[in-house]
Amino acid sequence: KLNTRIDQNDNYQSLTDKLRGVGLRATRQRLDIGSLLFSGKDRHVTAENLHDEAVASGMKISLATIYNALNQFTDAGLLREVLIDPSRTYFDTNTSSHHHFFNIDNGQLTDIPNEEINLPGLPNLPEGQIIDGVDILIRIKPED
Amino acid sequence: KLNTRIDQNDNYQSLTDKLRGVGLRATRQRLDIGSLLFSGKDRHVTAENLHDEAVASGMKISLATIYNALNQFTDAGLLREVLIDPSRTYFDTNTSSHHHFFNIDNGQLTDIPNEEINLPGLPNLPEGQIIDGVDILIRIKPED
DNA sequence: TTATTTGTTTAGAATTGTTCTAAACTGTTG
DNA sequence: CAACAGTTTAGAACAATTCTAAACAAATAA
Repeated sequence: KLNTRIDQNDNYQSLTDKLRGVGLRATRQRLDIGSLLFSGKDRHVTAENLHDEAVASGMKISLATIYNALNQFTDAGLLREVLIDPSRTYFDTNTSSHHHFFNIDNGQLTDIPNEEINLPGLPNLPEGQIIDGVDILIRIKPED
Repeated sequence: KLNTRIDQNDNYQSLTDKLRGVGLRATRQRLDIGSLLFSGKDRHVTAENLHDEAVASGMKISLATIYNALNQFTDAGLLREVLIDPSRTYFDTNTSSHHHFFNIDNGQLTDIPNEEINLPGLPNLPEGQIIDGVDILIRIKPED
């Protein structure tokens, strides 16, 4: 148990830097959440499912804090919001420009590798407006 | 007043057919809502703002009925849901394949004329999956 | 027609996802 | 290590949406 604690502190060093880098204090809760989110593979999470996962890993953290952290991380550019389902907010650890497949059959959300999609020819924008971002969501389902 | 009533009944004839055509009874409430939605120009509405508009036009209809109708119309293919804002559901009277500009500055949602966007080269789909639909949302904002 | 059936509307309660509040707590800085 | 400012939390509050079940209206049968 003591070992785990020490190892975890080690692992948290780079996270601490990451948080400080965006002007957030490296609190235990943010480090815990960060360890779930930023440990290599890209992830798509909701507040609820991240909280369940945290609790399941024995972390002591409230749902309100998860919401706070996800919003702060998003504001800081560490996460990005993805529009899929009007009833839930999804966050994506992959903040680079890319798009998604959403499997309407099982709710699975996956990245479309950037080189797999030819960005569409941009339409003429309304007068005086510029692009803030482009979201492409391809809804897929099982064949037949 | 009587004239208005008669005129309205006239106008509602094609709506009645439209509703019957998709297996829905042509109730007064559905006709009223339909008259706001399907009177020519394409529209983007939320339940709340459509209800306000109905009430402002003197229609007697509950918010629950607006929700029911919007969902039934959507299931029937008379409307289509648009993903813009995780906190609200938008419905679009233009059910043909097309995409949107969303002005993040003022919340304005507008169609991108279909011929204005070159559909992207489709990425390779996951094994055994087919496309259900493609949603492209271009977020725009005022220059500088 | 009228009577019967079945679908619809509604107010209000309930549910769900998310944000707020204010008190306790903890990083950080001097 | 004191003091401040930022953070966490439980629980209340909120907003969008759905549910419930009773009253009602459209379709259908007679």
